[in-house]
Amino acid sequence: MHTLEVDFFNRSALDVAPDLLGAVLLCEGAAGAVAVRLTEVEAYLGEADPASHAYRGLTSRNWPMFGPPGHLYVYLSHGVHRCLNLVCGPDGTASGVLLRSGRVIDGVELARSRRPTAKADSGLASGPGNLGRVIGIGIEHSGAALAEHRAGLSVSIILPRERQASIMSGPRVGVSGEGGTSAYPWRFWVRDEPTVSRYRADAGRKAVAS
DNA sequence: TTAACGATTCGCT
DNA sequence: GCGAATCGTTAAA
Repeated sequence: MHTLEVDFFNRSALDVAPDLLGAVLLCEGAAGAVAVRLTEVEAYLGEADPASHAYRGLTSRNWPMFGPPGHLYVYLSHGVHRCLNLVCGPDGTASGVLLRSGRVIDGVELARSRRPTAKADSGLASGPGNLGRVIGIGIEHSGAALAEHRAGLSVSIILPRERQASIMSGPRVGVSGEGGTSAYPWRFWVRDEPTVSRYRADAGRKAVAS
């Protein structure tokens, strides 16, 4: 990992999240490489954020979030879906950005083989569980650094030159309780991108240009 | 040791 | 649009 990337992630997740849109996630493994251009992300602010996994402090699952920026935090949702976060902020704080969706721009064939039920290519990496699946990530990669080779896979990122046009923001998805569903507009996505997840439709969701 | 709950997905209506 | 599947993680007993 380069110092440029460490600096990029050593900020508030709220600043990092929109800047990540347009970045390319490059995942290289024995089976081949898959590249995904990010189109949808969510910020989680750690111990101060009721919706964050880090809200109740350090556990055996969320420990990477408390570590240095630019590392991976992978968790299992509903026991099966592997979701990838990029840790933000200085070592000791627990914020991060959940990578929710992206467009597969390289390695489409490999991605399709990992998602045989996907219909359109735009849906290959739509939704955090699906994104984790097409890049072949697993729980064993939680805690690894960007560009670190681990368990036959390395995940690196190519940062965008400039901020994407047409960034939208709105409530986070699937989070409940106080600070949950509609409390904060900490979900960011690229407008008019078909790869952005729909999750129970966008009904009633307020979108704001960002 | 046990019970409850998801930072979700997919299929069916 | 709705509801079930599904199992690791967490917190409580």
